[in-house]
Amino acid sequence: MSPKVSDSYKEEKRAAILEGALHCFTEKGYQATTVDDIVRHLGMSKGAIYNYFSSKEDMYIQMADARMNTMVDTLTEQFKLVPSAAEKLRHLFARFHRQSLDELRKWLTFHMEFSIYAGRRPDLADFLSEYMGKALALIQKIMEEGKQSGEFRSDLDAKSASYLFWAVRDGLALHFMIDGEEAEYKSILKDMETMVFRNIMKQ
Amino acid sequence: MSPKVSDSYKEEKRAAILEGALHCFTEKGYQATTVDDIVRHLGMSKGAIYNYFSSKEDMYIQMADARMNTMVDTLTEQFKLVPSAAEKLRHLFARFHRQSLDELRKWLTFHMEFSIYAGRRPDLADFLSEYMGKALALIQKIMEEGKQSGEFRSDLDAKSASYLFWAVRDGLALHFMIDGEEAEYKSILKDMETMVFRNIMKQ
Amino acid sequence: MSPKVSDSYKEEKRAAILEGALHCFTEKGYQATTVDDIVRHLGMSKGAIYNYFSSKEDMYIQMADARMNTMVDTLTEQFKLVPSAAEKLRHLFARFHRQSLDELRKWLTFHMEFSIYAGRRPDLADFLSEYMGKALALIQKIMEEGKQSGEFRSDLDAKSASYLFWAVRDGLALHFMIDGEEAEYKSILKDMETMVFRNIMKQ
Amino acid sequence: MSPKVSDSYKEEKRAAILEGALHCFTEKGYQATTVDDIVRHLGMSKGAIYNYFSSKEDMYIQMADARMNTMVDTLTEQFKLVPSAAEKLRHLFARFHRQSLDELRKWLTFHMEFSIYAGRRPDLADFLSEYMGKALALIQKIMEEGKQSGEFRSDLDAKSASYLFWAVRDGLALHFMIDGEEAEYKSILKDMETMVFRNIMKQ
DNA sequence: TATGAATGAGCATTCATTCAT
DNA sequence: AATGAATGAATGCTCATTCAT
Repeated sequence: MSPKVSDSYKEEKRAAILEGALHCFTEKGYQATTVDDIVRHLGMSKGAIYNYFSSKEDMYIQMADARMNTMVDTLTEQFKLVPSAAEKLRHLFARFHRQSLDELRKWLTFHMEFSIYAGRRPDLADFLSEYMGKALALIQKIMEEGKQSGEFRSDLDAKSASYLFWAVRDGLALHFMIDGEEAEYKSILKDMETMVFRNIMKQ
Repeated sequence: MSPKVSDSYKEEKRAAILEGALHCFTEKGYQATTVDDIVRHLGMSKGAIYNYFSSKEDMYIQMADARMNTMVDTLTEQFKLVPSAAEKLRHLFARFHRQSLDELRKWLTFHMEFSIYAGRRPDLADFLSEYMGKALALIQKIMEEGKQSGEFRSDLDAKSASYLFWAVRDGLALHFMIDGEEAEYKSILKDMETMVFRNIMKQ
Repeated sequence: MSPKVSDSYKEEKRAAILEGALHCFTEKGYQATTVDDIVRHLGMSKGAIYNYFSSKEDMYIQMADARMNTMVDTLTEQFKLVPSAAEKLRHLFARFHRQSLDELRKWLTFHMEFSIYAGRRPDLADFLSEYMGKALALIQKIMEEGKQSGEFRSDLDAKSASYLFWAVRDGLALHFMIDGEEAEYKSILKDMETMVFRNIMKQ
Repeated sequence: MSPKVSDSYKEEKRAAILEGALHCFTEKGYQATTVDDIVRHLGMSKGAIYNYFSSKEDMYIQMADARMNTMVDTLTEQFKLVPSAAEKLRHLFARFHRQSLDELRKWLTFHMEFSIYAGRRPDLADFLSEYMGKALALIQKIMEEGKQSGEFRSDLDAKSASYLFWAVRDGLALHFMIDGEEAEYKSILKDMETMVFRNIMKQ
């Protein structure tokens, strides 16, 4: 298997490596994961990885980039199909509800670890800021849409509300990161939804 | 032959080491900090550290333990002096306001990194859970106090509200971890306070 | 089924590879040059090279062999056209003069590096000795010719003089290998010529 | 063996490491020598070396620096004791005669390899140039002294003659680097001395 | 108790060579 | 004959921990 391999083959391999690396990074953390761990998990040779990525860090960054963009893009796409602002937020909460605590933990652990890592490297910080800005803008737009349509309070500060929206969601995940049961998490998530809507809806 | 003096000396030294290590861990992260970094920062010999701590990890854990307990104990102490439940929460928000974004970032970075680290070690996870339980209980008690005194909604779920309280606070910090300006942070913190109170107060 | 065409094609390709490899070896040195460097420089695939050479070392040796033999053969050829011994030496010095310092540096660097390399491998050492013997014999023959014709001192030790001839030439190049200007080099080359002739001519 | 070790101990250790490394570099060449080779030869742990040198290259450079300076300094010192210019040169040739071909080969191999290496790194090239300049100046001074005292030809170009002096010496070593017998080498060295003096002495 | 040189397993990365296509 | 992805041993360097002094 080797000469003039198709682009799609390479793309699949790239994706497979990222997936394997993600598994390891999630399990042990970025720094504690050795390239050997990844290679062993993938059942592939060490050198092969370097045909696709220039370094362990490169894998990490590209992985973070892909995950973040996918998330924002998916939401953006889905929101197009939902008419009202309130519905969009409900849709988002529904999504949160469908995601298992386990999945959430993995996502958040990865995301937090990467944030800490990026926070210490000015170049990566920019890239992370950009992503967070996008996620914020996504909600902010909904908030403004809701104000205009009269669904939300007219004196709502859209930006602030967006921050609070993500804050409350990520903060909740943070508190369930170590332990806590699925049922309890889901229950509080429901209350969180109530609180958020109480905060933005008219009256 | 002067155990008391010697003991206090040891205790001071221990604290000094922890402080120096905290500085380094905050700056570069736990894994990226070498014992040499700490030693260089402290102007002390490498071997000396091992007279006070059994390993780098030991320093990390004891440091986390001390920081967390101090935080909970301080709040517990302060709350004793504040009469009403709502006042207690206001007091807490005032504290948040006084803390600079920079300090908050350092604290959160350390805390998050430790949480991730501990989350991967069952033994440490217990210890972290215990701390988070204490922090939660601290607020939960206030929530219940407020319900009893009639300050807060009678149908408030105290536990859930406590989770949301911390979630919203930590989540906000999380979103300002990488960048964002002090003024904006403080403004959103104010809105957060409004949202929280809107959620728990009668009507 | 057209062996002749195919053979010449192969020969050309072989030569092209050697030329590309020479460029890289000269630029970065043998050990520091990777097969990828060569391949990149040539715009050819890695596997292809191994159809013409069995290893990186094989390329190196064949290259050295070719260069050295070419040099000796060329000189041998040219000397046939020059009648007297002294003229032959003058001809050689003229050649040295025409060669730019830059070219000389490249040649010497390659040659020296190969000598060091070969010096550590008994099998290659033999091959290198043989070449050096040929270069020496070339001059030695001239020296003897000059003695017989009466151009040179009759008590001249032909072999010793040949050694000195090459020594002085290579040594000079060695000293200009790192830096030094073309003009100065050429001037000293002139003095070198004077010294050499002063040493071998009658009186 | 470890705490507050004396400076002289450290210096000895440093020297021992350099000596061991020199042995390996001479045997196998700089690039082909692995840190493990050095460590094995020294019977010491790998990490220890990095307490004294920051990298394999650092060892190489410091070694070259020390060797070159020692050589120049020693000669400078010795020349002070010799009255006339011609005597100084004779002294130098006597030194050459005393040095065995084997020693010379080792020295030259090391020196040439380092020159090639340094020639490709602008920063090192400066350092090498400086050394070669010193060696040149050493002889140049003698040449001028000899002209002034009337020992040498008054129309001698001191600088050029110095270049030729070293050229002829290093070139000769170069030609005996691979093979050749001690006796022959010594004989040609004698002829070289004759040639050099014939070139610089009056008449 | 303090010191800091020594240890050596461990790590990310490189690279000559192979071989399926 | 050509391709280039795959291989995996090898390499320079790091670093938590130890221990003789």
